[in-house]
This record gives sequence, C-alpha cells and structure tokens, in this order.
Amino acid sequence: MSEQKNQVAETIAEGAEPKRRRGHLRVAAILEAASALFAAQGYDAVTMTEVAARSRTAIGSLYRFFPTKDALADALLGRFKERVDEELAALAREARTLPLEAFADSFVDHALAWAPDRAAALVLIEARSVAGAQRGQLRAALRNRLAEAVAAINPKLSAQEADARAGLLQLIFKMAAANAGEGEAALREIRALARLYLKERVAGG
Amino acid sequence: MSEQKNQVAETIAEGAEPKRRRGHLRVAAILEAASALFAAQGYDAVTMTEVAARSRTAIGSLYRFFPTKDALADALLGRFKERVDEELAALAREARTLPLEAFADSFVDHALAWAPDRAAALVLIEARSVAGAQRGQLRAALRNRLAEAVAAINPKLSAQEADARAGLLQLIFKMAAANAGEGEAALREIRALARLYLKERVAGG
Amino acid sequence: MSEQKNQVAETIAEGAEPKRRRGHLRVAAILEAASALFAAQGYDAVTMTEVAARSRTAIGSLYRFFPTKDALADALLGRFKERVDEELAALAREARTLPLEAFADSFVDHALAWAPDRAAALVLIEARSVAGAQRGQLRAALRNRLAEAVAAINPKLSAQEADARAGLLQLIFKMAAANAGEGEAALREIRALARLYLKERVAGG
Amino acid sequence: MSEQKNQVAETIAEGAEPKRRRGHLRVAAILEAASALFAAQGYDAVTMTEVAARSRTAIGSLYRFFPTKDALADALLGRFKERVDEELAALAREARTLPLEAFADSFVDHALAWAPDRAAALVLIEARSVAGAQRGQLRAALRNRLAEAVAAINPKLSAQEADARAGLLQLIFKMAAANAGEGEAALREIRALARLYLKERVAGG
DNA sequence: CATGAATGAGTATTCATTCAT
DNA sequence: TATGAATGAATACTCATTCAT
Repeated sequence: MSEQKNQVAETIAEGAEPKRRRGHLRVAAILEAASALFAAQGYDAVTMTEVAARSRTAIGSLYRFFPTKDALADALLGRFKERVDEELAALAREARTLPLEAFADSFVDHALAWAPDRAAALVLIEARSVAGAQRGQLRAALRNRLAEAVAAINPKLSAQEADARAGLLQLIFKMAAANAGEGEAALREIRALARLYLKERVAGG
Repeated sequence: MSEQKNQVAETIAEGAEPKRRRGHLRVAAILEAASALFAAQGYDAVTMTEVAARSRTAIGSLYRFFPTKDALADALLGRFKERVDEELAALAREARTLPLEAFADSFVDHALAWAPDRAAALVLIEARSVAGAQRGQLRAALRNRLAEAVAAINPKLSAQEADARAGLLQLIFKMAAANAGEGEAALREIRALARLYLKERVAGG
Repeated sequence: MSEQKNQVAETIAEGAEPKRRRGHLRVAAILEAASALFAAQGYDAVTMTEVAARSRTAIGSLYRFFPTKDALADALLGRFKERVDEELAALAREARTLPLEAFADSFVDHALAWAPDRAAALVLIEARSVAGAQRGQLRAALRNRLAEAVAAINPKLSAQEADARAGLLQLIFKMAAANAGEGEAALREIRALARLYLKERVAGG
Repeated sequence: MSEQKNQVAETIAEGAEPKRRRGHLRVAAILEAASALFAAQGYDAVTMTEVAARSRTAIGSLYRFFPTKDALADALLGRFKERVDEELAALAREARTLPLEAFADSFVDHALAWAPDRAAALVLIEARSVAGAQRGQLRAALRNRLAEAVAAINPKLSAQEADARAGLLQLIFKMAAANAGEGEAALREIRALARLYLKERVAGG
C-alpha cells in the first residue's frame, strides 16, 4: 500500500525478529512444522494455514514473523545452508586426516546425517523459481567444499580436474541422502560406490 | 508391452476416445503443451486454462479428453513409461551382446536420451502424492529391466544382490539424466563412474 | 505466476470480453452494482464479494470479466468518461446557439444530469492514487470542452483567459452536481451563480 | 467554544487522559502522524501500526490513548472543528466591520488558510460513513457561522434566504480551499466569483 | 460436439484489536 | 505502565471443474 511502511520496523520486510522468549519459541516451532510439511507435500501444496495449525500458531502470528510464504521458505533454506556449511567444513578437514576408506565412509555418513532436513530443502530449491540465488549459493558452497577435500586427497589434480571430481562427489552425496531410507543393501552399494570412485578417480587409483 | 499401451489408451479413454483424426491431433497438442508447461513450472503451478490456451483448445474441450488434471498427468506419465520401457528393453538386450565397456557407455547414452521428457515426468512424479501407483510402477519397471541386465552380465549374483546393484544403477541413471546439460567434464566423470561400478560391483571385479 | 499467461486471451489482462449475450448482461449488472456501492461507501470500503452479491454474480464470474478491483473501477471510470464527453460536446454546441441565460440554465441542467454516476466516479478518482492517468484525462477533457464553450461565448478572450474561466466553470459544474439533492433553494442559488459568473466574467459583463 | 473543547478532551478521554507532560507529547505526536497519513493515503489505507510507527509509539501505547481507529479520527476531527470555528467566528465578526469587497477577499483568504489540515479532515469526513454525527455538526457549524455573516451584511434577508445564501457561500469556501494550489489565475477567478456573489446575491446588488 | 460462462471452495495476506509480561 | 506478541475475521483473488447454449 505504500513503500514507506516498515521504514521504522524492518528494512526489507523480513518479518519481525522475535524479541521475547515467547517469540523465539514460536519461530522455532513454525520452522519445524514448515520443514516437515514442505518435505512431505512440496512447496505449493503446503498452505500457510496448515503451517500455522501444525505449529499451533495463529495465522496472524505466523505472518508476524514470516510475512510471506516465500520468506518462510527462505528462512528454512538459510538455516539449512548453515548446517550444510558446517558439515562440509568438517568433511574437508577429515579429508586431510583420515585414510581414504575411512573418509569414504565418513563422506556417506555425513550425507545420511542431512537426510531429514534435506528433503524440505530440496523441495524448496526445486519448486521456487525465485530462489535462483539461494539455490546457486548452496550448490556452489557444497561444491567448493568438496573440491577442497578432493585437493587434499590428491594434490596433483588440476583445479579443473578437482572441480569435475567434486561435481561427481556431489551427485553421490545427493544419491546417498536421497536413499537414506532404502535399506541396508542399498546403503552398502552406495558405500561401495563412494569408495570405488574416491579410490579410482580421486586418489588416482 | 502391449498391455501397457492399452493401459495408456484406457487412461485417456476415461475422457472420450477420440475416434477421428481431429481428436487425435487435439490430444497430441494438449499433451505436448502440458508436457512443456509442467516441465517449466511444476505440476501445481500449471493451470488447466493455461494448458488449454497453449494447445489452442477450449477449456471445455480439454476436459472432454482429460476429465481431470490428474488424468492429464497420468496420460503424460503413461506415455513416458512406454518410452522408458522401450529404451530399457533395448538396454537389457545389449547387456547380453555388448562387451562391458561398450555397455557402460550405452547405458549412459540411454540415460541422456531421455533427458527432455524426463523433466516433465519427474516433476509429475514428485509433485503428486496421489500418483503413488504410477510412480511405483515406473520405478519398479525401470528397476526390473536393470536387474535383468545385471543378471545377464553376471549370472552368479543372487536375485537379491542383482536387485541391489540394479538399485544403484538406477541412481546412476538418474544422475546421468539430471546432468545431461552440465558439460563435457561432468559427462566424462559419469561415464567413468558407470564403468567403474559395472566392472567392480556388477561384473564382479 | 507467469507472464505468458493470457497471451492468447487478452493482452493486458483486461478480463474477458463477454462474447455471449449472457456475458453482456452480467457485465452490465456488475457495473451497475459497483457504481451504486462505490458511490455509497467509497472505493476501499466496498468488497468484491459485495459487488458479486449485489449483482447476483458468483465471485468467480465477477473476476472473469474484471480481474481486479482496480480493473472494475477503471471500467466504471471509462464508461463515465464517455458520457461526460457526450454531454459536454452537446454543451459546447449550445454555447454557440443559445442565448446566454438559456445557456447558463442548460449548463446547470447538464451538471445535474450527471449527479448519479458522478458520485461513484468522484469517489473512484479520489480514492485510487493509481488512477492518476484517468483522473488527469477526465479533468482535461472536461476543461477543454468548457474552454471551447467560453471561447464561443466570448471570442475576445485570450486562450489563457478562456482557460482560467473554464476552470472556474468546472468548479461550478462540480458544485452543482454535488448539490443536486439539496433542495430548491440551493438550486436556485447555483443557477443564479452560474448566470452571474457567465454574464460578468465570461460574456464580459 | 468552551463546550467544544471539553468535547474534544472527552473524546480523547475515552482512552486515558494523559495527565503528565509525556502523555501530552505522545498524543500530539500521534495526532500529527495520523493527520499526515490520513491526508496522504485516506482513512482506510492507513493502518494503526503505521500511525504507531510514524509517531514512534508502541502499538499498545497508541491504543491506550485512542482505543479505536475511529476514536483517533474523531479526535482529529474535533481538533479540526475547533480551528474552523475560530476562523469562522472571526469571519462573522469581519462581516460586520469590513466593507464588502474587503470581506470577500478575507473570506477567500480564510478558506485558503485551512487548506493543509483540511485535507485530512475532508478525507475523514468522506470516508467514514460512521462519522455521520461529526460530519453533520461540522457542516452545520460552518453554515451557521456563514449565515450569521450573511445576516450581518444584509439584515433584510429572511432566515431562509440567509441560509440558502450561506449554503452557496459554503460551496465557494470549499472550492477555494480545494483549489488552494492551482495557481494565480485560478485564484483570481475565485476571488472574482466571491465578490460577485456577495455583491449580487448577498448584499442584494 | 465445441465453446464460453458459471461456480465456489480454497489461498495468501492484512489489520484492528486484545493480552501477557 | 510500556511493549511486543497473539488473535482471527475479513479480503482480494485463483482455479479445477461443471453447465448451458
């Protein structure tokens, strides 16, 4: 209705930061509910009303903190990105210290550790054309970390080669996460694949 | 294979079987439009009105052929399934005749060949929780064909082992299709991965 | 959701032109209802639901023809502008043929003739900042016609003088319309004022 | 005049009479903010949150002083009415002392003097169907004062005649205020009109 | 049979107002 | 008392689907 609104409050209409304990709890509950719902039904299919109901929040309160469905998604993605970043930093560290096979296993384990949040994140990334920026950032961050790891394992690879390998590792990472719930046999194969690829194409067989 | 064709025909027939050429053209135009739109925007975001407009069909007529948005999606998936099945039957045949490396390459090539339609199909499969049935069928069909191929390559594997390997091949198949447009380097890695996995885990090292 | 929409249908999302008799009737009913409601309650206070109810139209149908509350207002203003234009063209003609006093009376009569629609139009013009364009056009059209009339009555006036006189006549016109329902005495005063001003300041006393 | 002041105070007091300086400042800030916002955007478009933000008041505090949006508007109108009354009382006095032409000019000057506050007041009066009471009061007060002036100028007029003349003067008053910013030429015409009308129809030509 | 009109439940979002700390 | 959080009815608008011509 006017561009002046929110001048005083928040600059980009990011929704109010909670300033009381109660607000923080609310926000957490909302994010939890949203994550589960998005993961289960996809971005479009989830209604704000549903999110409100599941987090036992009045619709108006939901909108106080997340003034838009998109804002809610962005917050979720932001949170996800942070976690990813931490995990991957750890992984890159391990690449320097662990023997190859142990690293391969850890690699898969890290991928599995995500799985829950990942579902929601993936859905959000795919569904919202808007999220182009966020999406790119996430991908790039992930890839760079993996390239670091690759370089640590095999310093002889050129930057380009390392990047290509990182790309494939990224895919394996995704596969692992996507198949987290598919049973022992499936997992075993993925672990095998990870070792195989790391040994032959990364460490340089 | 012929049962499936009938199945597709029946799906469409939920509306009205187009007996004249005109009807066939309409249906084709509609499916084409729908495929493009779904691929570009996702299932939820596409409106029946849009599909009607893009295929230059009156909304009423669209509903004569596809009495439901879901029916439209099902028809599309059916068509897709047919194609997939043919491709994979060919692949299973090649598993028996081609040397392993050549087969690995062909495997990746087949995956790449899909990419275009795959976009729409994937979207539909992911988006519609309803589509459980179709989705399962597709997966299962794909997996069975791959298990056939695995068995052909290494008859010593138990049925369970073969299935687990097929599952992983399926993932590689998806990865290849998903990365169709990512450039030469990425492709080379995928080909390498396919060979590696087929040699070590399927052919049995 | 996409800019391509309506490509086939209407270019600016002006809503569907009715193509059947039924549609024309609908549109007319809607405009009638909207006009009355806007006049009575102001732009903001009127709900689309109200308009739909009063015109016995389903909300969806209302939106078929007027895809926006603003579009509805614009249509109303457009219609109003047309009428105004006709009235004023007639008035300009009379300025050339009628004696001054008769013209003065006719001037007031024309103003009164509007009154009903005017209420709605005025409200719309004032309330919607967006309508800047429309508003300007309306004002300018009105003023030009009046300047024509002034020039016809007293050709000796410079263009600037004529325009200033037209501006005042415009105000009197508005006053007359605004006071349409205020009783005989009020009317008499306005008629007197119109004569007075026309004789002294326009005809040149 | 003093009853009216009380009235205003009471209106505010529906909330809580601010007894300390701090409260007075708050209230003043709020009224200022509200006036500006209403004038710029119209009654409906302004949110209480906006008013709170612009006056740097917490929403809860705003509601302590003005328990309703309507109460806020009423307070504003009350303040406006006071000022109007003073102006007009002065005008009525001048009617007795000034020669006709000077009075005519003063009349227009008074109208122009309002223009700023008038914007908000007008908006409030037009927008709130509820405000019937206030609106009527304002109009009546204005009219009575003008009738006084008319009677002072021409004591021969009957009460009815005086009232009718006052009505027209009221319109001219409005016109003048509304056109405050339209330039010299426009102003000159209005002054001319005021003199004309006062001489011919009020003083009795 | 083709077409455009009709329908109405459902969606994101806003905002006046009340409560709890 | 001042402040931020909570509330939910109301609003503009969408879209799958059905009907009438």
